[in-house]
Amino acid sequence: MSAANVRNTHPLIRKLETVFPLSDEERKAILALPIDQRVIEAHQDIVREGDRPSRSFVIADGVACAFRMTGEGKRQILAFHITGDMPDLQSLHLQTLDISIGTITACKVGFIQHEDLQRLCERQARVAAALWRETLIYAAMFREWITNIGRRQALGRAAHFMCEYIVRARAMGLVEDYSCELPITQEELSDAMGLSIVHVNRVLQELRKLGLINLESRHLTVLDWTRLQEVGDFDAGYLHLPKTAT
Amino acid sequence: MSAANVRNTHPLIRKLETVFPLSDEERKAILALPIDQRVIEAHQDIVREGDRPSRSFVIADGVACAFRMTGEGKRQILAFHITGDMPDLQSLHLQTLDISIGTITACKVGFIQHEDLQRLCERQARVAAALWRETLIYAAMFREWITNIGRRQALGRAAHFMCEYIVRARAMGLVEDYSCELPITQEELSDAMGLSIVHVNRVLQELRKLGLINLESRHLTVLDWTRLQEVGDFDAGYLHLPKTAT
DNA sequence: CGCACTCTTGACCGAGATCAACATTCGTGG
DNA sequence: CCACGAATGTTGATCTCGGTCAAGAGTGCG
Repeated sequence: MSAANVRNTHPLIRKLETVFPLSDEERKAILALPIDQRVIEAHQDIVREGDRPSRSFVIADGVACAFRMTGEGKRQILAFHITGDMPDLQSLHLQTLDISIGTITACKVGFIQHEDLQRLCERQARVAAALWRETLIYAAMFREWITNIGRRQALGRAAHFMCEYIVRARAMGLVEDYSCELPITQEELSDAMGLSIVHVNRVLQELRKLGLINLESRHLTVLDWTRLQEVGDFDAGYLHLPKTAT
Repeated sequence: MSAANVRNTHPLIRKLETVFPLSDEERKAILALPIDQRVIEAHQDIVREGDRPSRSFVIADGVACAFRMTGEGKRQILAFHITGDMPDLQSLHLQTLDISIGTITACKVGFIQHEDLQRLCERQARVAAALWRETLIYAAMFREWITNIGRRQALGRAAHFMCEYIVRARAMGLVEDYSCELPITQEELSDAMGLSIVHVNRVLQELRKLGLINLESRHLTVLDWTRLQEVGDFDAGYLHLPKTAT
C-alpha cells in the first residue's frame, strides 16, 4: 500500500488491519458505523479532563496529544496521537475522562457514538478484542514512557522519543526512508519529556551533532537508526507491532 | 465488610464488586473458574518480560510490583499491585509481556488460564467490560504516574505516592483509620519514583517532619490527609473508584 | 512589514545524584 | 537466646544534570 492510497481507507480499518486481516463481515460492520467526521483546527481541545463523553473518536489525519495539568499549572503530555489512533477509547468504559486531548496540527477526526461501538463489540468479538488490545498498547506505551522519564537522562529520552514516534508513524504508512513529518514544537516536546524547553533544544542539537537525526522545519529524518536506538535504549517490542512492520 | 471476613472472599469477586454488584449468575461463573492457587515467596519474579503467558493471575494476598529494566541495568517500577489486582491481565490480548512482575512480600496468587478467562468474557459481557475497565484503570494510573515523575518535584511525588497507595488499599478494605501496611523498602520506592535511595530517604523525613505521615516498620499512617493531598497534588479521580469508596 | 511564536545561546543556580560512612533492624544458624 | 552478617535506613560532603532567567535570532503569518 502506498502512502497515497492509504489515506483513503477508513482509519479504523487501517489501524485494525495492522494487527490482523479483517473478514468481509467485520469490514462491513465497521464501514456501517455512523461516523461524524469533522476537521478541528490546530491547538484546540477535542475533549477535556472531567468530560463524560458519549462518543469516542478516531484520528483520520493530523497529530493530537493527550495531556494532564498539574496543580501548579504545569502540563504533562502523555502521548502524541497520529492517524488511526483512538486517544479516548477508554471513555467507552470509564465514564469520566482523566485526561484532555488537544490537537497539535489541524486534525480530521471521526466521532463514533459509544452505543454504536458497544454494539459492534458485542457482535464482532475479534473487533472487540482488537479494540481492547489497542487500549492495552497505549498502556504499554505509557509504561515505557514512565521508564523513559524515570530512569533515562535527557539525551536518551529524546532519542527514545524519536525512535518511538517514527516506528509508530511507519506502522501507519507515514514514513518514507526513515523520514516523516514531526509537527511538534520544542515546547510540546519538553512537556512530553519532562524537561525544560531550553534543555530540549540543547539535547536536540546534540542528537544532530552526533549525526543521529536531522530535524528541521517540522520534518524528522533518522540518519543512523542503529545508533539512535542504542542512544535511546529503544526496543520496539512494547509496541506489539506485527513482525512485518518492525 | 470487615477487613477480616473480606479476606475470605474470592479476590476477583471482591475486586469486581468494588465496581458494581455481581448477579448470581456472574458470581457463579467466576467461582467456577479453575484457579491454580499458590504462594510465592518474597522477591521472586512471577512472570518476566518476554514471557508469553498462557494464563493471567490475580493477587489474593501480598504486594507485588511491575517493573522494567533499562539497558544500563536500572530498574523502573511501574506499579505496586495489591490484593485483587491482576497485574498481567494484558497478556490476555498481548502475546509477549513487556514487563516483569515480581513479589515484594510473599504473595498468595491465583493463576487463571487465558482460555477460561476468554470463555468467561464471551458469556458474561459485563464481566468482560469490567476486566477491560480494570486494564483501563491501570493505564490511568500509569498516566498519573508519568505526570508525577515528569512534572512534580520529589516531595510532591512521594506525597502523591502515599495518597494513591492508601486510597487503593482502602478500596480493597486494607485500611483502618488512614493506616495500612506498606511493606515497601526505600530502594523500591526510589525505583518507582525515579529518585535515588538517598533522596527518597530525605523526602520521607521531610513528610514526617511536616507532620503529614508516620512511616515506620512497614506501617504507614496518614496524619493529615488534607495537607498530604495538597502537597502531593492528589485527586483520586483518575482511579475511577465508585463514589462510596472515595 | 510588524508582531507573535519558535528556536538558540549564555550565565548562573539548585534539586537531586553520587560517594562514603555509619546506624539500625532483622533473619538465621549456632 | 544470642551473635553475626546482610539488608535497610540515615547522615554529610560534594558534584552535576538540567532548570531558570534573560536576551537575541529566525520564521511565519495576518
